[in-house]
Amino acid sequence: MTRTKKVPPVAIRRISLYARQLALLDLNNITIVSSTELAEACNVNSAQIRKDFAYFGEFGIRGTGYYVKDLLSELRKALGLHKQWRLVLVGAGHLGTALAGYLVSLNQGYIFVKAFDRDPEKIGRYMGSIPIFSVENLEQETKRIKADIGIIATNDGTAQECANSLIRGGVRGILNFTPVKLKPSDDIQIEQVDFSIRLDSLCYKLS
Amino acid sequence: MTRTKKVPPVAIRRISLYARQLALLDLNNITIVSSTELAEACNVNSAQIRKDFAYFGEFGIRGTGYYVKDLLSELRKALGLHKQWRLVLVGAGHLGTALAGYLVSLNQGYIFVKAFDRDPEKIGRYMGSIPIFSVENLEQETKRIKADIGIIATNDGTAQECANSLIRGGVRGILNFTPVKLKPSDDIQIEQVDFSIRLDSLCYKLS
DNA sequence: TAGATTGTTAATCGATTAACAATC
DNA sequence: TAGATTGTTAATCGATTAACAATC
Repeated sequence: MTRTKKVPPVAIRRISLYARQLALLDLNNITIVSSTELAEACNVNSAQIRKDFAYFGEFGIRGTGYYVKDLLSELRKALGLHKQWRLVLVGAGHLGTALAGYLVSLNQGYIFVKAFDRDPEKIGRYMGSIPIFSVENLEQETKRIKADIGIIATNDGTAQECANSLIRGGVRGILNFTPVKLKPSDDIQIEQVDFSIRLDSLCYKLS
Repeated sequence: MTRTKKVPPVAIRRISLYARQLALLDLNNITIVSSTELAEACNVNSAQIRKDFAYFGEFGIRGTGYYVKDLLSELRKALGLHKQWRLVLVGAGHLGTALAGYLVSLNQGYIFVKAFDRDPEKIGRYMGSIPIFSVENLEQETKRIKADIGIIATNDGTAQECANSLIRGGVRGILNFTPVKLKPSDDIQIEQVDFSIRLDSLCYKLS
């Protein structure tokens, strides 16, 4: 993937959204879609869609539109989803269970290799097919299984310690579902998902 | 709250972030903070913080900074969090349980009044102190308890139907945790929280 | 007063979108 | 060719931030 211009983060998020809509269209055996139709489905401007695509190449046919399957495959490649990503889950509670279930069900390149928890009751058990280990072994196990990404879904305020272990264990990215703001670290990409901010925003709009 | 200029949605999200950091400072008995210090803690530019505040008023003391308690209270008022918000939860699975637990623990103005599920096993039970009802009664119960906001955390693809019931039941806002894109509706505010987009973004950055 | 930090302006930077030539 | 839709440009719009007067 050669990228000439820098792609804005918001464009990346939209491309992920387009990809999911395309997967839906494909499921319904729709073979061709125009930027206008896709824009409608995604609630965005059609010019924006075409511009977002243009960061990565020319995928359409003038006068016709886009082949759904081809476009989906190109966008997934653009996002790096053509590879398999090895994930570890830190925190095997309700949130972690929900996340793992959902992300695996997407059937994208995501595989959860191991889960970690501090609760002795859970250690040694499985969540679905994912074995649960002690969070004390997070660093060494992360290293051993060569995990790419760590997902933090703990609720005990230890997110920063978990992140440190993950980073020492060699992950290159962290998806953090706790409200703890992680210290930025060189060469480690961190994404923060924050529920309460979204609920607060909603309240603001209703006020 | 008189607002002269339109406040950009990104500013609102940051203000929610500031509020949470301030709550943390307050917990640590820190009474005064400067925009530079808060900026450091939130990973944003200090001028941006001051500009964000300016949408709502003048909360600081030149030469000194901001009183943590006062500022927090002002920001919470700006967001509309000084009122109590009555929430209903649709989907009492792992995700719903995690969300409800977390949002209640924040101890902001959020109260979960009722939860709904389609699973007969769950109906009639409680999640913590929140009673679980049949999703068939979603509309009427929402109406009866005068819920302000519905949180959708189902995983059976019925998000749009749930949203319809919520809207007919009189909620004014919906926080949607499913990947289903809800049809926009007049006078109803919808916020979409999308996990997989964030994970996809992370993969892109690692590629 | 001297030092510090706010509130605000103006400049910069970046993202969105209308419009249209290119082309299937 | 006629009709349609892409890819791209240029204009618009909005958000970020440096700089500094105001002021505690």
